[in-house]
This record gives sequence, structure tokens and C-alpha cells, in this order.
Amino acid sequence: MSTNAKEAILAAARKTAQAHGYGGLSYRDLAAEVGIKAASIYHHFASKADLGAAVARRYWEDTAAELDAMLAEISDPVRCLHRYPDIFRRSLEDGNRLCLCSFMSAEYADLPEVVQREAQHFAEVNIAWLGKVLVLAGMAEPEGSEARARAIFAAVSGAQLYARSRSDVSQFDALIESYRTSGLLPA
Amino acid sequence: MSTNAKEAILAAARKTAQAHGYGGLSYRDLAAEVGIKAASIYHHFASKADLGAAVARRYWEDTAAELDAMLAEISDPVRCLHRYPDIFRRSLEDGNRLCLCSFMSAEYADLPEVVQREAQHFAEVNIAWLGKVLVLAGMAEPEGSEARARAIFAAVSGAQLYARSRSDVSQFDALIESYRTSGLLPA
DNA sequence: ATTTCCCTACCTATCGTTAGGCAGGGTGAA
DNA sequence: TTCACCCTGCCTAACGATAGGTAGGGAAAT
Repeated sequence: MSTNAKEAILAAARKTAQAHGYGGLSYRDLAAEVGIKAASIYHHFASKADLGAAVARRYWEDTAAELDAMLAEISDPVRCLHRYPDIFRRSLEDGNRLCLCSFMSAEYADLPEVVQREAQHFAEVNIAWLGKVLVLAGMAEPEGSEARARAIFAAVSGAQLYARSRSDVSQFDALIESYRTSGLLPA
Repeated sequence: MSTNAKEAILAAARKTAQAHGYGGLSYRDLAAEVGIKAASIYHHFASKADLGAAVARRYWEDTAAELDAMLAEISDPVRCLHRYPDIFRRSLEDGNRLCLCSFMSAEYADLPEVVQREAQHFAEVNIAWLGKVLVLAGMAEPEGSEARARAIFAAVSGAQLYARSRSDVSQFDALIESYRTSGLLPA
């Protein structure tokens, strides 16, 4: 655990934050999970704000890489759009967890600025990717693609939030299906 | 403040919870806002869980009354649907606050059961009303109206969450407009 | 006389954070 | 080769602040 302690902290903090938010992050619990003492975390992160920002940054970095990999693997943009909600679905399957960005959007008023910025960047990454893929799929003109991408991102976030409050992944699936029926997402 | 202390606590707690969540509710802060001492709150609410549940219950009761009043006043169901997002918009205008139910959905894992139930009921009230109005507007068959209502509720919640993370009500307006363009909401 | 409403004073638990130290490895000078 | 020095990574112990909650009493209203 020595050289990987920092990574272990980041991973544990991400999982906790997706279930209990930034406010739910506790140095003592986090340290216990990693196998060190609370004070030792300060060797890797200068403050809770720094830790939170690092977790959020890593979160959107990983998501950006995942989205790019998906587009590279599945060349068909329509199929990419079809698979997009799976990213949110996976969080629900993994212990009924929420998107970190959604949780931090709720906690927004109590977040240090550095954390706010990184959380916002997750949304920007998603919207930029969706906008690009929408144009590739011929489903939007370049001018209107970002607005449409934002709508999809917000709606999928809302679906995840609702499904979490029911502890029921099938509610998420049903909502995504409704989005397709109504025309927000490609059928 | 004597006879109205309970109501004053409920009102203050609601405002705080919409900005900082159930976890952000503090007996000391709440009492200071109302003009009494923290321990005195226990005369009105047996525990924080009880207070949270009472706040959430009052929240959906008020919303249910507001929705019914809207439908009674504006007989046209299509215009009702058009005005529905305004309820969420108003929270954002009032100090960038979130729907209590959305905040509690994020906090779901850390909520006492009584609070969970009341928070869920808010969604049920909204979905039932939307389903009814969708049928009245001829926009859905009775069988599929609830699924469509849920989709609208989740999407509008997501739009509010996104707009909050940007502290920008116009982002909410733009998202609602996108929902109309894409067909999720009536144009 | 009893209930209502609020008080002071205090409890225990947990929070992020700090001070200071200890063991081990790497490095440069003698 | 050996010794002094510093960095890394972690530790123990404690800090002040804040959390929800409790015990018991005072004063006013019924």
C-alpha cells in the first residue's frame, strides 16, 4: 500500500463521495479503508478541498477517456449515443451510487471553489462529447448541438437521480426508454 | 413567535434544506434563525429525523396544493404543462435553491427511513399530477401517461440540478426550451 | 394544578486539522 | 567506506469547533 496509497485514497474517496457526497468524506473513514491513519492523508493532500478537487478531476479525466475510447471502438455515432446512458447506469448498479458531478451539484453551495470547478468540468466534458457525436450522427447542426447535448446530459442526470431515490435501476432504464420515445434521445 | 414557533422552524428548515440538504440542517443555526434556543426545538420535534420528515411532508403538501390550484385556475391543460417548470424555476431564483426532493434523492443513502418516504412522495405527487394533465391535454394515453410523466419530472429535476451548478437560471430556461424542441415537453 | 413553551448547562461523538516524532532510503562529503 | 543530512511515508496525540441529544428547571397560560 506504500507507493499506491495516494491512488488508494483517491479510489476510496471517489466511491464514498458518489454515495455520500463531498460532505460525507471523512478522513478517518477514508484512512481506515486504505489502511493508514487519518493524519497521514495530509502527506498526500494538503486539505480536504484539495482531496475533493483531485477526486473530481480524476473523475472527469476517467470519464473523458472512457467516452473517447467508446467513440474510437464503436465508430457508429448513433450506437455511441445509445450506449451513453450506460455510464450512469453503471454507477447505480455499483451500490446505487450517483454521478459525482450530480452529487456535487446538489452540494454546490457548500463546496470549496476548487472542487466546484472540477465538478463543473465533468459536465463540460460530457456535453462537448455529446455535441460532437450528435453532429457526427447527423442529429444536430453544429450551432444547436451544444444545447441539445446539455439537454441530454441534464435529463440523463435527472433519470439517475430519480432511480437512485427508488434504489431501482430498472426505473433508470424505463426513463431512458421514455426519452427515446419522446424524441430527446435517438430511438 | 410563541404559537408560530413550530411553523417558523418548518419554514426555516425547508429553506436551509433546499440549499444545504438534510445534512446541512443544524439545530443551533435553525434555532438562531427562529429566535429560540436549540434545545427548544425538541419540544416541537422529537428528533432530527422527525423534523426532516415533517419538512418533507409539508413540502409535498404545499406543492400538491399549488399544482391543484394551478389546474383549477388555468383550465387549459396544455398551458398547465407549459407552466409546470416554473415551480422548479422559482427555487433557483430564490437563492439558487434546489428542489428538496432532488437534494434528498442525492442524500438518499444517509436519510432516515421516515424522511426517505416523505421525499419519495413529492415525486409521486408530481408524477400523478403530470400524468393526469398529460391525459387531459390529449398528449398521452392513460396507460403510458405515468411513464411520460416520470420522464418529464426527472428531466426537469435534472435541468434544475444543472442550472444550480452554474448558478444561472437562464441555463434552466434554455434546457426547458430544448425539452420542448426535442418533443419531451409540448411546444 | 397541569400543561405549554422555552431556558441553561451539559453530554458524547465526530469533524478537519496540526504538532511533532520515528523509521528507512538516497545522496553527497570526508 | 562511513557519517551527516534530508526526504518520504507514516505514526501518536491532541486541538477547537460543531454535531444531535438529554436533564431538569422556570415562567406563563389554561
